[in-house]
Amino acid sequence: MITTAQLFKAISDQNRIRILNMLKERILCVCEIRTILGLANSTVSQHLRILKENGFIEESKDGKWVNYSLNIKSSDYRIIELLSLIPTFIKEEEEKIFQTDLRRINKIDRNIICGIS
Amino acid sequence: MITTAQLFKAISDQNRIRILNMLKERILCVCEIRTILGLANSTVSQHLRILKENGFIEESKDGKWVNYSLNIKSSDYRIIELLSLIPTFIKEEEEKIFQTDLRRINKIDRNIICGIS
DNA sequence: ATTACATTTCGGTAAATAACGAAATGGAAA
DNA sequence: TTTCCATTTCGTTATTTACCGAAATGTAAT
Repeated sequence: MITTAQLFKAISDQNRIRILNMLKERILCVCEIRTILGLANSTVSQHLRILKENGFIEESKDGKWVNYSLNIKSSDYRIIELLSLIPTFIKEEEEKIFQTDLRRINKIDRNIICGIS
Repeated sequence: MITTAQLFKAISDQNRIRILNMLKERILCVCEIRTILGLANSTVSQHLRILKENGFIEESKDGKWVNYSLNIKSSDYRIIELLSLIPTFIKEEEEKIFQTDLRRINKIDRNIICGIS
């Protein structure tokens, strides 16, 4: 059983919160997230592993792509609660970065972006 | 403004979750918490500083004692939400440690305990 | 089969965290 | 004012974290 403290630790990083915020908009692959966050592929992969291991997201492979999505069907009440809470918490923040992320997400195409930048 | 990630970081430690759980029962001083957690005074003081700086708890001095309590009057919606959520999350956990903490809290007297163990 | 490419794993590094004991602080009592 | 004592601050250490680039993995297309 994942402890409550551990659950909070999994979402105690700004980049992981941004990832969850973006995944609320739509399913994303590693390279799309990498493009928005400006991090190395390997770093994004690590963040996704942490979110997955703690039950916040799911992965589904589609050929060479790995698609990540929010685990909105989780049987863990705490996950459901936190996933629904985070968007309202973000709104409470003054930061514009989360809205910028969403705008950028809807403008990128993984087929163009990946492997280039 | 404290970011959402930062807020989660403040409660991403098992000992700080235990402190919040105990403070739900009643106001406590450093030495009482130290006794239950089995940590050094200075370590407990640090944990309390983090919880205070992030808005989860308040302190009020009473002579040589410093009393800590939950900041249930916070104007930050996120604090209110998290403080009410944590007890339900803990219940979801299998861990008995939180209930044991509460039982022990109600058996200790700061006047007897402090300075001895 | 070979190449191409998205992703993960590995090895390493710099910074952050949690812990301690010792020294400093500040209020209460002697 | 001197002493006592709860707490905080300081200095240090071991561990964890976030990050990167390079190498390994696995799938698709040539």
